This record gives sequence, C-alpha cells and structure tokens, in this order.
Amino acid sequence: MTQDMQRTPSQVCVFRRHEFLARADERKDCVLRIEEGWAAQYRLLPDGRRQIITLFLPGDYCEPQWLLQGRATLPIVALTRVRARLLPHRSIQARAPHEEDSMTRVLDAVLALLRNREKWIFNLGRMTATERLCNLICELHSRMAARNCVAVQDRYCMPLTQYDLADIVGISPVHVNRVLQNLRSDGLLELRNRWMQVLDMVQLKRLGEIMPGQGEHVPRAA
Amino acid sequence: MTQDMQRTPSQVCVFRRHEFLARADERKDCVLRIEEGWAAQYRLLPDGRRQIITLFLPGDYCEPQWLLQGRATLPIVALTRVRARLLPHRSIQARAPHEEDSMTRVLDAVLALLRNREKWIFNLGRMTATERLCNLICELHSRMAARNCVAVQDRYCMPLTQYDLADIVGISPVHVNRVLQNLRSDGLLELRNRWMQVLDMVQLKRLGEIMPGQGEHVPRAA
DNA sequence: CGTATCGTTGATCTAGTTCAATAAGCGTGG
DNA sequence: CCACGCTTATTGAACTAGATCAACGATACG
Repeated sequence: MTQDMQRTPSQVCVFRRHEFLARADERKDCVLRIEEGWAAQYRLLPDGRRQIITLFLPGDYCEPQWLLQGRATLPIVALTRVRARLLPHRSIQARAPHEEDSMTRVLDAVLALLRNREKWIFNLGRMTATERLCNLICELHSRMAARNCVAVQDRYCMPLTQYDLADIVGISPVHVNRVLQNLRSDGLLELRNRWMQVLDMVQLKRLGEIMPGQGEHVPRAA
Repeated sequence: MTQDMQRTPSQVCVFRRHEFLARADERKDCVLRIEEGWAAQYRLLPDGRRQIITLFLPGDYCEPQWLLQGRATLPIVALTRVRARLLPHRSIQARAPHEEDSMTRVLDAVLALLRNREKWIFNLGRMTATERLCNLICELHSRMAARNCVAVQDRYCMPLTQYDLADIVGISPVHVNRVLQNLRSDGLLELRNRWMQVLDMVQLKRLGEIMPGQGEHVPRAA
C-alpha cells in the first residue's frame, strides 16, 4: 500500500482491517487524514505484551508530526476498514494558515497529541482499571461527538475489541471484561456488537475524568 | 518569579527547590533552557496521587511547545535549585535554522518529547516495576551523558528522592525502595546521597530497555 | 455450517499496595 | 557544637487489585 500512496498523492486510499498504515521507521512524505474507520499505533514486546500508544479516529490527522520528522516511529495498524486522505507535506505547507489541512492545523494536532499523552501517562501511572476505562470511554465519546459521529442518546460505533481496550488502558483483557460488566450492571453504559451507548455520562465522568486538582502546594507522595 | 521573567527577557533566572517554573494554564512567551538543576512537570489528584509527566534535565528545553501554544498546561516545579535561561519566542524565531536555540531546534525538542512519551506510555502500561525503574535509570544515564554530566565510572548526580522516582514510574515509594535494594544487591548499581553509579549497564539495559520487537504480525493480546 | 475470533466466567495466584514503625540524614537556630 | 524538627530511607506484616489459567459460550464470516 506504500506503493499506492506514492502513485496517488493527494488521493484517498483504503486499508483493510489489520493492514498497516505505517511501519516502524518508514519514511513519510504525507500526513494522513482519517476519513473513516479506526487505527492504532502500538508497541509490541517479543513476549507478546502490546501497548496501544495512540488511537486514530475519523477526522484525526494520522501522525501530524510526520510533517516535521518525515518518518514514522511505530507501526500503525487499521483496527477496522480505514479510508484516509493523503496530504503531501508540500500541499500542507502551501495552504494559508486558516485553511483546512494547513500547517497551523497540523501543528495544532501535534500539540493536541502531546496533551493527550500527558493525560494517558497520568492515567496509566496513577488511575485504577475502572477509572482508566471510564476515562477512555468519555474520551472516545467526546472525540466522536466532535466529529459528529455520535447518534441520538449518546450511541456511537466503538469497534474496539476487549483485547484492544486492554492494550489501551494497560490491563488484561479478562479484567476489561469484568470492569465492563460492573459498568453495565451499574447502568452506566450499554455495549454490544461494536455499539456503545452511554447511559449515565455524569457518573461516568465522575469515575473517570481527572479532576483539575492542580495542587499549589509542594508536591509529595500522599 | 513570573514578574522577574517579564522584567529580564533573554536573561537567566534561578528557582529554589520547590519553586514553580510554571503553573497550570499560565501564559508563556518564553521557552526555558535549563542550565542547571532538575525540574518536573506533574499532575496531582485531590486524593494525593501524583504522576510526574516530564522530567527536565540540564540542557533540556523546558516546554518547547510553549513556542507554539503560548501557554503551559501543567505545573512545573523545581526538584533542585534550578538555573534557566529565558528564550523569548521572538528571539527563537529570529535565529537561523542551524543556530543554537533556533525554531528548528525547539521543534526538534517537541518531537523528542512526543517520542519520549510514546516510550513512557508503553512503560507504564506494560512494564513491571523493575523494568520501569531500570528503564528510567538508563534513560537518565543517557540523557545526562548527552549533556556531559556523567563523571568517570558512570557516576552521575541523581537528585530524585524515592518519592519522585515512584511518581515517575507509577508505583509506590515503598516498592521503589525494594526494587532498588534488589538492583543494588545484584550489583547493578550503587545509589547514595543523590549520586547514582551504574555498575552493570549491560544488564540494566537488558532488564529495562524496550526490545525493538516491532511485530509484523497482526497485533493481538498474547 | 465450520472455524477462527471474541466474550464470559470461575478459581487461583502474585506483584505491588498499604499501614506502621523505626532509622538515618540534614539543615537551622540557639 | 549540639539539639531539634523535618525529610528521606528502610523494613516487616497484612492485604488487594488485577493477572493468569482454563474452559466454555456466543458471534461472525467466508
């Protein structure tokens, strides 16, 4: 598919599930804008441990920093069928600051990525399994909502398997299942057949969202 | 100290231990370059849980992304006495690409930050306590080495308390202590009075460093 | 309609937490 | 110089969140 990308600059291209959008250390002269489907960037250990580092949803730039570094660092795989538009670096640089897919927009996406990683470092370091999952669900909801991908009654398509979820929040798949059971039985959400329905966003946020709590005092362990 | 910063653009300024280099949401028209001392960016929960997100060492740009977003997101505190040079955005933009403290250099630092966070998301999500600590020690060693701050025999000044270490690697201070005991008794390192001496870097790397292992197969939980 | 993937459940185990107490450093003022 | 108070390091004992193992049921899909 790399070949396709070379042949058809500024075009749309499609990846089947499990196909790679990027491989480690691959050269990149385009940024992708996901138009449909979900993709994930991950790191894998020889012993099988996997951690998903970044999730790409419809509307996201897939690796905006490629614009600056011209190279992928980690593999990116399609979690569903993915349709993406290729944005050659040149065409991005050519656009006026306030246009769609301009330099400014792409750099903003880099900053957003950086902030999102702040959040996940915190999550993985200091939140419980339930908190992490709630947090993820809220994040997905708000990102999907921002792209107008949430239907009535807070329903949205959530194609991640419980294995995927486990590899995002850094827990085991079995435990993901158990936490989801709890959230379901507490009436916070419904999740079946790749459709997520948030039933009690307030409570979900309370369980998962990180409080502002930017302590002004000297930081020290509790 | 914000006042000092306004009054003396392009100057050096000094922070005592526990003083803030930045507060959440503060406006920033300078990037700092740390000349001496260590600082940390962290997030704190009302219940006392703290996670250090970024560590700034001598030679590092402290929050290069301020150049792009003009604003801090999280508090940054001095872990030791810190001396830092103020680099106003204007002066950075004025420099030629290959100069010290040019736009290019600062953007490279943003990219490095992004990659370092990839690594830590992986660490926190999928590595054991021992692996995380070894990994951190190796990272500190190589960052200090890059700044010529490592003396003979792999000795370097490591001012982090065990509480700090705990809040970086996302485990409890007590457990940090125990893991360090193990590493000491295995003859991998020496650590006393804020001085770290790495005795067996090879073994330490093996325990902590992330193998390339970029699996080419379909990612799935082990 | 058979086969691989995905979800669910129970039982057992363990890495790491929490609590609590003590010891060792270390700066500061008298 | 010493005494005091505070921070940091160390250790043990009890506990728990979450992992691991294993089996089985449900889906989906070619």
